[in-house]
Amino acid sequence: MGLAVRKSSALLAPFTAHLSNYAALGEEDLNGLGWEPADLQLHAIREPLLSGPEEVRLVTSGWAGVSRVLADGRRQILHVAIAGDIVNAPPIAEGEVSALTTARTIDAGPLLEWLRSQAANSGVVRAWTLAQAEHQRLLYEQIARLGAMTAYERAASFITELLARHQRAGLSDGRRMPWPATQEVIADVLGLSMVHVNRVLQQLRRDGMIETRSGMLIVCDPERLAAAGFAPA
Amino acid sequence: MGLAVRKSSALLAPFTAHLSNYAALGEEDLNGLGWEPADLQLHAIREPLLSGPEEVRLVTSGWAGVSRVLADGRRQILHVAIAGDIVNAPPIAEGEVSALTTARTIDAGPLLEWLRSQAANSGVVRAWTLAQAEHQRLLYEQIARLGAMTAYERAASFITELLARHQRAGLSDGRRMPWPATQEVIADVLGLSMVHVNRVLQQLRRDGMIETRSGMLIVCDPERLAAAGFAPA
DNA sequence: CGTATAATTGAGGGATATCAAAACCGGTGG
DNA sequence: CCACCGGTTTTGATATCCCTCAATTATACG
Repeated sequence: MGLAVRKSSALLAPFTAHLSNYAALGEEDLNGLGWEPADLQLHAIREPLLSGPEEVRLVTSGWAGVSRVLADGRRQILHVAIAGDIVNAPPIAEGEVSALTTARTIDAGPLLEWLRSQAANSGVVRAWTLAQAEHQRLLYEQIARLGAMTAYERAASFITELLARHQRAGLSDGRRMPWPATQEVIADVLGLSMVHVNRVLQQLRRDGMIETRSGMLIVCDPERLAAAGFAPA
Repeated sequence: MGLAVRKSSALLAPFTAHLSNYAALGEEDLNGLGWEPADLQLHAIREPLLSGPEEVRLVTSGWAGVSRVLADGRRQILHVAIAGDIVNAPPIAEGEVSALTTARTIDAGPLLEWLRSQAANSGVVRAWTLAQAEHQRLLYEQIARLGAMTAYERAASFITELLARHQRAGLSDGRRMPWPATQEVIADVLGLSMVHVNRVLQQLRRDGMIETRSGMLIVCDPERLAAAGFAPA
């Protein structure tokens, strides 16, 4: 059992780390989460993540995305899910959930089941509720980005947000984070063309804001990047 | 009591009509809603709608808006609330809830209180849950509009959405609806300049899609407008 | 009527898209 | 070890959608 538990913890670590930002998780909470991850899957890029409308999955590595594809092929990525995030079928017609990079997921059904069985005032449940509110905040933020910001500001804002999220999930020290996506994905997130994303990222590099190396992105000056992306203090 | 009840019903009608789209409301549900509207307020345009973070209000006429205002004054309206919608403080920094037109609201605290006291499997509660999901769908849709559509498509999409929402609230026959907003408001919703909104609306009129007269908007050909805005069938 | 607000029009510029090609890069087989 | 290969990044040139600025007309309201 020792090995199994250790493996399970590793897969769940981003999820529990994320939740622990919103409320203190009690001893019993953490024990409850020592559940055996089921149905570990490896998804190729662009592969649909969910096979049924009821399925829920927890991302353990890579990026998953909720997107809307218009009739003529234009794709808008509505939300990016990173390790520790749970994805489900969005309530939107013509919406789809797919792997934005090669990604790993596990079945989150039992996890949600267990969450629903917990007392409403327990630490995990309060944390989960706040995490939901945070998810809604991300959607609002995405609207503000696309509607009111320039390309440069959108990129700065998005990178700042992802950095904070990775840090909350215990996957960043506040300066470095995994960066598995192609510029085409970033383009579909930010509502820009691939070519323009390339130019904007170059500009951010020239401005000494970021560096990218071997699947990682380094934010040289988090403060300045946040300011460029209108991140509230 | 007769008068009071009649008055209350009128104010609550859009709300109950909206909910009844998602689940059949039982006899007891409707009785429960026969509650006396409190604290009816008239808001001038641009006036903040909420005085505290805990306040929740039900819009009974006009438009309310959740917006994010950037440091340099740019405003993005994240969500438009019409009659029958409940608004609360968004979980977003630098977010604000204000009247987009002159608007009337009542205190929705007692209403939500009452909702929470109802059985989880009752009609109203199921309807309310689905209404929440629908709200999230609207946010997704707004992201797709701003990120992937042209100005013309954004306008078509937004008008189509508002028409459907007014119809669900019992405030439209499927072709006509209240249209209280200035073009500046539309601009801040669609992420466009006021001037360009004007030109796009003119184009929609020239194309025989819409007409605007005395505070009402008439959609001449709902099908064609929906298609222009990529509304799923 | 006169005044303020909103809608409309025109001219010109800028941000971003599109198109096309070239350089790069990690893997794979000869 | 090298040549190739598909996918990704980068670059250049041109087009276009939409913005900004500024002025004019329409509309509502006292």
